[in-house]
Amino acid sequence: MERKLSHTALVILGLLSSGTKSGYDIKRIVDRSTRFFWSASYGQIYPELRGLTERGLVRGEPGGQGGRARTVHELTRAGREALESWLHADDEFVHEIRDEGMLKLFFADAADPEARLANLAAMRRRYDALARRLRDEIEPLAAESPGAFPLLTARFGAEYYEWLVDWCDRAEAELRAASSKRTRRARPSSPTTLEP
Amino acid sequence: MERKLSHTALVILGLLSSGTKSGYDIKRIVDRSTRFFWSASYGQIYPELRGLTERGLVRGEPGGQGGRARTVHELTRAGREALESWLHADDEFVHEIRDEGMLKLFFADAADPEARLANLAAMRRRYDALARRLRDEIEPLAAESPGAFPLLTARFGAEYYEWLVDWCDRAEAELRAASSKRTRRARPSSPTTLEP
DNA sequence: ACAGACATGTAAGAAGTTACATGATTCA
DNA sequence: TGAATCATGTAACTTCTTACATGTCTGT
Repeated sequence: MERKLSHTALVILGLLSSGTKSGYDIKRIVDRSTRFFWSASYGQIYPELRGLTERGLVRGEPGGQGGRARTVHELTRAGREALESWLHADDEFVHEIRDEGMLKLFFADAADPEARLANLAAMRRRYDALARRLRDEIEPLAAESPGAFPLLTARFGAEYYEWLVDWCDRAEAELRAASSKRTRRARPSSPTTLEP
Repeated sequence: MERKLSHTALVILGLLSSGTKSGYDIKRIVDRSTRFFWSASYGQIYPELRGLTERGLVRGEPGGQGGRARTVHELTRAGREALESWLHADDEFVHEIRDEGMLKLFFADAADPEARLANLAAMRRRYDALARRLRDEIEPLAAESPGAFPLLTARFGAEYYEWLVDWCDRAEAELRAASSKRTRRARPSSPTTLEP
């Protein structure tokens, strides 16, 4: 192990640990699974696959059915060892979130009230779409895959986005309550006259 | 508005919207607030501040107390407009997560049971530390800042990480239950003899 | 005198996205 | 025949991190 492996490399090793795959396969699987906590593009996958091959962690052979050009990759012994070494290390690990909606919400004091609600609604839509996708498409897919952990993480994803949708609902209620309070104060024509 | 602004640029504009700040100030504030859904390093902040100045969205002047070198930046009219235009647009927004712990969990079928639990424990520790930090340090800080939204997002962060901690606990219980079931089956010396 | 916070910045490179180019095969 | 999917790849670019260099001021 000369140099530290990139996370993309680790994703590749991880996916290859359950059978040989092409770069195309890897991209397809990533988009239906790890994407929710680690994504990868072709621009990373293919060069990384080459790098891993040069380092002897992966072996590729022309293969697949039909005359269609295809290179299937499999882990070498060293590759499996590298994967396991990562899996068993307990270094500080990367955890980061980038959420432009949340960022807008943070600065929402500089925005109009309607824009705040619109942003929150857009966030809710996004999270809800992800929750549905995970529940309806990714979970059944993970349930069929070998091993228990893809399913565990897919279920995590679904619950997670459902929680976020719920948070958006609560935040929206709070925003509406705050703004109606302000409106009531601004318009003395409301039944404030009932007060003693 | 010639070219699209980077998110770092938007963070800077957002922070400057509530008063003039130096690059150092911006970094310090980011690390105590937006960091949890959008981070930035000096290597981005200073060059971006220069770029924004060149584009006329920000104005910097040598300032501050004492002889200490310091450049305070403020929004120009165009800068405020750019910020508001972003805040009011409803383009598709960036939402991504990178969580190495979750990634390890996804591939945990290739790891030892102890490593799985260790990883889950490390995740829990991390989320718990973030939850505490947000509750005890960031929330009080946000409560003092002008405007309601920094506080709203800080409370979100705290609840969010508390939810994650809870998820880790549930996942751990599940893992332990599954492994003890397997252990019981693997060792017929258990009081299986009681069965009819 | 020295540690630690304040303050600004850059250089190198890693990581990642986007858009494009290319071509085979399958199926309607 | 033409659209969709399979399949591989690269070039150019942006973004971001890391590590370093430099110096001031404050408090002990």
